[in-house]
Amino acid sequence: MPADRAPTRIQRKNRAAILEAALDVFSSHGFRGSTVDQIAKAAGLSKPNLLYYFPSKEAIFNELMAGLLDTWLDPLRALDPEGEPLDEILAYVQRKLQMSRDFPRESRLYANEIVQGAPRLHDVIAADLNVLVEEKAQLLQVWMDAGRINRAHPKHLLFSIWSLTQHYADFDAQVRTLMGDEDPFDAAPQYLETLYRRMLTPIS
Amino acid sequence: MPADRAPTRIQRKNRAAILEAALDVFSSHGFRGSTVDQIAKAAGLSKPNLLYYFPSKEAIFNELMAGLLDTWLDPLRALDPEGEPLDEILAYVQRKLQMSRDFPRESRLYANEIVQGAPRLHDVIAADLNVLVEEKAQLLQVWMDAGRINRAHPKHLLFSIWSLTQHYADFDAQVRTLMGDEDPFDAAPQYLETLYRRMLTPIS
DNA sequence: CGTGAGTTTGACCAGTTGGTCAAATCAAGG
DNA sequence: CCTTGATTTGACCAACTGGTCAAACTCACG
Repeated sequence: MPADRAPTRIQRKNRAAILEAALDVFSSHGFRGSTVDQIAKAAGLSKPNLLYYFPSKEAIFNELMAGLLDTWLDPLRALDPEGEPLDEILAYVQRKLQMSRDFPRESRLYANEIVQGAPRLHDVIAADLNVLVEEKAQLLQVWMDAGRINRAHPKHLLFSIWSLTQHYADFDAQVRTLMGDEDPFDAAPQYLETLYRRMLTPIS
Repeated sequence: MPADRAPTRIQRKNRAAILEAALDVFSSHGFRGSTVDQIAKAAGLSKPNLLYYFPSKEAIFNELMAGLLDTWLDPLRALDPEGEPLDEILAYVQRKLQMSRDFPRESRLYANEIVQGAPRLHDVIAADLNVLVEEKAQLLQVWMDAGRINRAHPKHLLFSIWSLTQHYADFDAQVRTLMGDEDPFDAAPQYLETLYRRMLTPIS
């Protein structure tokens, strides 16, 4: 285990390689389905060498998750109370969709955990996420009360955005099989834009 | 292994108990994360006894999946070309939502597999599901061309319905945490009805 | 109540897995 | 070049896992 000092060049490189490899392996086999050996090999290290940098399989997972969750919620944090409501929401949808395209492994890693009841995530969800969701749901409610977007259950609206955008990452295997040659991400932005525009444009 | 004759009373009872237990265990830990012992205990049997009824862990899983997929696609099959397009689609959405409420474990089992790249499902998806989706996507296209519902990418429309409805089962842990006391299924039907009505009602 | 098929189990096995450890190797500053 | 701390590794361990097997038990039926 590296000492408490500033990390050496090698430490930085190897820890990064391990986390990258772990993302790959964990996101495609889940926590239980992944082995330390798999991760080590993917990172180009031997198993004991990997365990020299991280004390345990779970430590790798936790560090990965902690780093992930922060960036995962950034798009929602960026929802601006001062902006034009419909534009803000549509932009949020596109940002989220973009993340599914650019970081599908992160999305699947998160999905894997939640589907299995979030045994290693309950605390974080109950704390950080809950606060953020309450805040943004209230913002949506204010916009609706002011007649600037159509009425809809604010939390269900947020759920639907997560669901629709992450679907393209989480169910990638299914989506690609059914779309054949067509790239799902060609039509998805247009489809979601239309959906939420029709859904939310105020009917005077 | 029971002989090839008609199953005895005990065989029927135990095989059913095993499949029920397996659904529970597989859906909350995934295939790799589940152990035969867990399933056996949940079914009230010893491990060797369980393996007397099924030749292997994978055999249990396969039988479970085969039985599941059929009923899973029934709601889509029921989409009636002769019906009123908007009503048909809205009814499909509600049927699918109902399944998420009544059979969340089945939904999660399926989700678990797809998220991990569907290693044990590729064939089925490529065959049965693909045919059904092509057929129904074409039906949607006909309805759109006739101006009976708004235009939208037919396959993305189907994906969105799956995504939004299954979300309540697959991400149950997250949804319930964020909804607090409120039952997600109270407002979900209304929310989805509104969403698809606004989205699809033809703008003359 | 006896008997043969159907059912159950304890003991066991080989392969895998997370993790340890002492010894070997390497890298950088003096 | 040599020392010292950082890095790497082969050998190893205990726990777990999927699966086997022969022996024991139970049940329905004549």
